[in-house]
Amino acid sequence: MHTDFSTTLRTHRCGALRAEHAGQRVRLGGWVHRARNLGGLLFVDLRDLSGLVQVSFDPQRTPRELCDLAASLGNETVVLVEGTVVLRPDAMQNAELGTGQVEVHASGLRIVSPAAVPAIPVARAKGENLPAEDLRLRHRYLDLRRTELQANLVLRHRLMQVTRRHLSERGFLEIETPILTKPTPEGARDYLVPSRVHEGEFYALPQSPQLYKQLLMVAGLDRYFQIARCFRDEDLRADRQPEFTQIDIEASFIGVEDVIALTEGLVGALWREAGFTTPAQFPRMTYADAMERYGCDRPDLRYGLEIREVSDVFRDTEFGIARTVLAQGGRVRGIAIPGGAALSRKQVDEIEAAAKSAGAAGLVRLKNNGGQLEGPAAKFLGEGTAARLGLEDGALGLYVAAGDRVANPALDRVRQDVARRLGLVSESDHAFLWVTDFPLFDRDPETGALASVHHPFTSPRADDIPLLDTAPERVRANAYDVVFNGTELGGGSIRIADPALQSRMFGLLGIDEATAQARFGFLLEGLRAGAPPHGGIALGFDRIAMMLAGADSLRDVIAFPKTTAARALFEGAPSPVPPDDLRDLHITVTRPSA
RNA sequence: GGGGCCGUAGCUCAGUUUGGUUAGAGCACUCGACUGUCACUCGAGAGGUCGCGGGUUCGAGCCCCGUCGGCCCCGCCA
Repeated sequence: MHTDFSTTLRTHRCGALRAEHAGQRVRLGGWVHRARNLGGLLFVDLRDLSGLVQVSFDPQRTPRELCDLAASLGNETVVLVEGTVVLRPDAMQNAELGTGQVEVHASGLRIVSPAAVPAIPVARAKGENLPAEDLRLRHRYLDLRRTELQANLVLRHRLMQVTRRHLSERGFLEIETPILTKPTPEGARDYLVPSRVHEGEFYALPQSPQLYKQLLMVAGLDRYFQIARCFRDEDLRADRQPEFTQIDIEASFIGVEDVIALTEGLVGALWREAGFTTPAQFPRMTYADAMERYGCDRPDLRYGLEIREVSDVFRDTEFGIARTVLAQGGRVRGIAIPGGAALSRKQVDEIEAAAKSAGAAGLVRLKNNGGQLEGPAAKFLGEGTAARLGLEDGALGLYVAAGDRVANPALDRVRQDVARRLGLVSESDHAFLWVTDFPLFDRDPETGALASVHHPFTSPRADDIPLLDTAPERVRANAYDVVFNGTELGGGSIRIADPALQSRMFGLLGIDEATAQARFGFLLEGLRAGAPPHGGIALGFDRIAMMLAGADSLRDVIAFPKTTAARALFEGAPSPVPPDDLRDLHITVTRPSA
């Protein structure tokens, strides 16, 4: 680690000074974080990226003009200070400060740049809330002076360098792919860029470098990676930005196990860089298992609360809801919550509201109170039912009677909600998981049309290829997601290397040959030119940085993020452009008339 | 596209429930005092289009309608 930050203007960074520097003459540059004027004696906390150091001005040893100048300093003024590092007497040391054993006795002071009174405070009082986020974004240069955000960006940098080193050492080539690309008609909306040279035609910003990285494999580059900026014109969330960064990886002559092992190594290196350890191998679970046991393809395994099917318990009972659903081919599934009987009626109502918002008609509640089963459905159920439901004394069972398409998301919500309320989620736990064997297709419940679960270049599992024509929704893909604490870190697949299979896939997806040629012709041509078996993965870099920084929002690990309305408040983008510019681009803006 | 929360001094927030005197506090800012503080302390001062527009009312920060902005969620994100 580089530690010599001396330049022609300074000898040290402020936060680097320690007892060992006592007696040295130093020159420092930084921002006035805060000043304490005791009348005569005056302290200035000088701040740079490395931290704070206390500079003292004492009339008994500091020239009068210097003291006067120091007394005039406003917060956030940029100064150059010259002085001597002095060990503080024991009683005057500050254990909360890295530099707290020393201070700098100033012998020189130069104001480089006086600062306007900051629009939002940089030095905050203890317990003072952060300024509103729109102000933080509008005055981003001030917000970024906060040590928390600086630490986040430092960590982000280190994670990037670890990624580069780890992959480079394994023979991966960092190759840039175009930012001006071809619009993709499927999936997320593209950001479009008008062509000036070609009237009426548009580039698109990439949603991912997917096709390019496959073509690099066709070209024989063997192993590729990129810390790739991607763009999607969709609505935002706390964990979703319109432009974001992925660690994009593709390799040739590779199978599922190779990608998994490679990713475990990279994720391990990233987590170690942030001071955490990871298991050498992550547990695995098939998609089907994840949906059955957790109702979700990225289950949070920090806690149990597994979903169990209890249809048998309700079969042949007079309980109306269950009867109806079972007769229609649905199931009764739910979660047994040890100690859940302690949840109040109101709390369970709120959990039910969450289940309803996810689409369930309601929750069936059963409580084991001292061996006695209680709840609206209890009277329909016989002796020993509590044991069959796995409800111990004090346990609460919450069940959804419905088809899986409804029950899965509802039970996922219930499970997460209950875990949060019962404090079962430990922030310090790190639960990794591979979810494998995703289905290749998803059938639209209304139109019956097939759509890709991952993307149309994902290969089917070899043993499922015979099902392609007979039962395509049962075909499993060579696709995998890596999950951390219930969040998807990334996903990938082994791609289709056979142009005939790729054409067949387009056919199943309802993309005719002409359309396929127009949209993906350059990929099909590439595959026909001799494609190695290849596959890869893309990891959400911002999300990883956010989790490793312990941040709540992606915006706290991105230097200049967008708001949830996809605006950049600092620079004011997007913005209207002069009519002449639009004319050059052959664009007319029409607004809906009032 | 839909739902929820928020918007009062440069910043963080009270005040809105029940409309009623001159809209308050802390920090920051300005001035003054103070020689070992580290969220220094003490005194004084200045600082307001209560997001914006319209309405109801004798009277609106407070009630109603609209609108703008921010955040969170659903849809969306192959």
